[in-house]
Amino acid sequence: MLTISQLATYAGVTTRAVRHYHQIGLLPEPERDQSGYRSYDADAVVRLIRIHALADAGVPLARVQELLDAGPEEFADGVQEIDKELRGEIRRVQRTRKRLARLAGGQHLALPECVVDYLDRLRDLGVEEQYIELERDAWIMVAAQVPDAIEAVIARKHEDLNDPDVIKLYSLLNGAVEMPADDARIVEFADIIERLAIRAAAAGELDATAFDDGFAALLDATMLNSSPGAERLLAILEARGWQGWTRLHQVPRSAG
Amino acid sequence: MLTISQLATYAGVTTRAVRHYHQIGLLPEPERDQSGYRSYDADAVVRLIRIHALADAGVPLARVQELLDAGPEEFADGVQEIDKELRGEIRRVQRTRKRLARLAGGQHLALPECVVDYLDRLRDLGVEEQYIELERDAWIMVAAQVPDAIEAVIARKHEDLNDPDVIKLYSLLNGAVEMPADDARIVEFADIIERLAIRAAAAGELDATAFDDGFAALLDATMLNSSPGAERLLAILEARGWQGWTRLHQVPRSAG
DNA sequence: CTTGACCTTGACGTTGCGTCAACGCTTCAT
DNA sequence: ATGAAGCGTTGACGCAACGTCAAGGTCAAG
Repeated sequence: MLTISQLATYAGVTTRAVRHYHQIGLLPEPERDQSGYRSYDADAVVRLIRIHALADAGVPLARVQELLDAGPEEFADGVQEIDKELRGEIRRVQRTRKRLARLAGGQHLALPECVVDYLDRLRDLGVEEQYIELERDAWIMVAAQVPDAIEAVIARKHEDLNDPDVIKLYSLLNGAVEMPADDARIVEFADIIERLAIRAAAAGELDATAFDDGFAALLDATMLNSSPGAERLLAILEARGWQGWTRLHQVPRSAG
Repeated sequence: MLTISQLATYAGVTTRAVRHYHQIGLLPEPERDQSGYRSYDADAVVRLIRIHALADAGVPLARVQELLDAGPEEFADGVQEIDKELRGEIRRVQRTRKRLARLAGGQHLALPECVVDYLDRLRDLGVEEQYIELERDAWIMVAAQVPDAIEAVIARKHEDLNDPDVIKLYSLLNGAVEMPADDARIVEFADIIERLAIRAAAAGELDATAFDDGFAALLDATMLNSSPGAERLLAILEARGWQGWTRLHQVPRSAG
């Protein structure tokens, strides 16, 4: 007859695990010897090894209970199901690994590849790092918000970069983050942005991305906080009949 | 400014998770508005999305803390390490899947393939199911005890089955489990076993498998409990100068 | 003014044990 | 015989990462 620690080592588990299995009724309590010690036989070893095999596979103990006490068919079914879950688990971990791989190089945490590429293109255009970090943070939020649409959105952005006005805008951007509200260049920004917006409106490209209102407001607020000059820029645009930022649009001019 | 549930939905987590991250200091507590509500900005969204990305990869929150607050190199190193762990995890799950696959068909839980094959061979020899179950349970214990040696042990067993005496022994085995202690066939068993043991001793094959003493005793006890006739069989062998079962060996005959 | 949907803190539940604590039994060397 | 290991016993708290009430305060709408 075996003591609890002998039983445990033969089955490759700890004594604490054995007592836990007793507590939850997974392994029946054995007889005690005259001094109150639990006394096990080979059957207990076999059952414990079986429990360990299933638990080791990640099967919840409650389910181990069911499986071991069930008939062969239910057992086979249950094992099938567990196998399906394990396949899903592997796929999940592999997806995670891909995300981690993209992120291992730099600080591109939580950013899809296409966004990283886009930011690299901005960098190549000579845009300063400070501004790129702002864009990056915004894209992190956008990617989290509409993960399925992010590729399309970025593709549009790449197209936008074919426009000379856009290129010019970005080329003027150096120093923009620290730009004070009275900097003369802000009017220049407003001019370019207005031209772009008018062309976009003409092409009917205004509501391509369907963010919910709150999220658009969040992006707007982020832009506002990003630079001392931002508020001024928006004010200028508003004076010219524009509203918003993430969804920049013309306000119907009311009489008065 | 965002409420906690807006923050949470933008980052794809629950409000409970956000508060938990506050508790453990992973996400700084934001300002409160006049009514005591937490009020978040876009930075919180970005940090929370990052936290979620890592936590979702299975990174412990304590480690998420370190990573996010560390420099780019430590960050990259940490991510590398996590990736290594994930690779290990995938391998582990795949091994588990194989074990489960073997086990899905029947009740071969916790048995290596070779043992299953060996038991099938016994079945083919006409050995009754009742005895095979006894063997199976014993092999479960042996496989758990010496997982690396099990293949070799089974190989030896397969060789043993080339011996006509062994074949004969197994062919006589039907009904053996229920055999009463006074059954005449038990003497026959003892005869065959003794012949086999003598030949094995002559070939110097006695201590091929190195079980520890307690484990051998466990197997002996299991055999003893398996059948009413078992005790008689061992008694006969003992009377002829043999001892043990799992490690059957001759006792040096002392004078007297 | 009520209703419902938010927010707050506090605290217990979950899973599978690890890890003391405080005590009894056995055994071995002294 | 005695004391110190080294087993065993029960009981209870700890961990990770939140889920899920509970008991209230707040806010927007009808």
